[in-house]
Amino acid sequence: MRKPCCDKQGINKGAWSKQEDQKLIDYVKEHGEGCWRSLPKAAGLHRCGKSCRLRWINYLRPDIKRGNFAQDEEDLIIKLHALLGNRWSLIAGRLPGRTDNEVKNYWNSHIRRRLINMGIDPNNHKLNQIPPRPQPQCDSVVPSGSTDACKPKSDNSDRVSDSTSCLDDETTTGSSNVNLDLTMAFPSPSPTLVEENPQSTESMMVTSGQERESVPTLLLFS
DNA sequence: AAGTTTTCCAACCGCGTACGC
DNA sequence: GGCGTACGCGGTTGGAAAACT
Repeated sequence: MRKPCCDKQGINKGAWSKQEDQKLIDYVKEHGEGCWRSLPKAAGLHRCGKSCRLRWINYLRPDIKRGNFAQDEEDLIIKLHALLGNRWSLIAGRLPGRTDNEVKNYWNSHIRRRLINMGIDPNNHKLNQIPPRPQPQCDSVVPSGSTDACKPKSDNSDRVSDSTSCLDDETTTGSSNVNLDLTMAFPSPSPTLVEENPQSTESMMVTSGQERESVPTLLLFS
């Protein structure tokens, strides 16, 4: 049996207070990220290191982008999910300012349901043979953040070919700064393989110039 | 207005893996 | 190579807020 990451005695759980947040921010600003195990004691926090790490990564980090997902971010999530599956950290790595937790939550609460309503299996991104119960008022793509607004749409007959129908739509807007180019390249000589092994490709470069920690080698041709 | 249900998201839990000894 | 520890990840849960009846 694995030892718990921290003893449960005297350890706070649940929502973080403003004071706790500030302590964590101050500590990380001064000492940088890392050493999560020893951080709580050093920072004067009654939390386990794991909890501190999560709070920092998912909420307190200064570069976190909060708020609704843009349409092209959502498109990108769908495409990446089709490629990578539930590897949220990898997907989030392609969405600047988004965390894996946020992407995962957004997938589960918005995108997944919408795909199902569109008759697309969210697991394999293929059209189901027999679409689920028709919900004609809600299956259209609505802007992010308004998922629950089932506004009637005048003509939504071609639900599969709209912008979120993932794999079919390779030509995306590019109107924002989200990089939708999924082509990844090696820093040197022309790669030709397509593989998916994050462990072995730790230092791969991404064509966008973004430096992301661990990205599987993906070569996609649109 | 009050009670109930649903939605959403922050946080927790447990497992796999990297790393140091 | 084996073992223990710490970190990172994905799945799941709990509760607040919003929507509905």
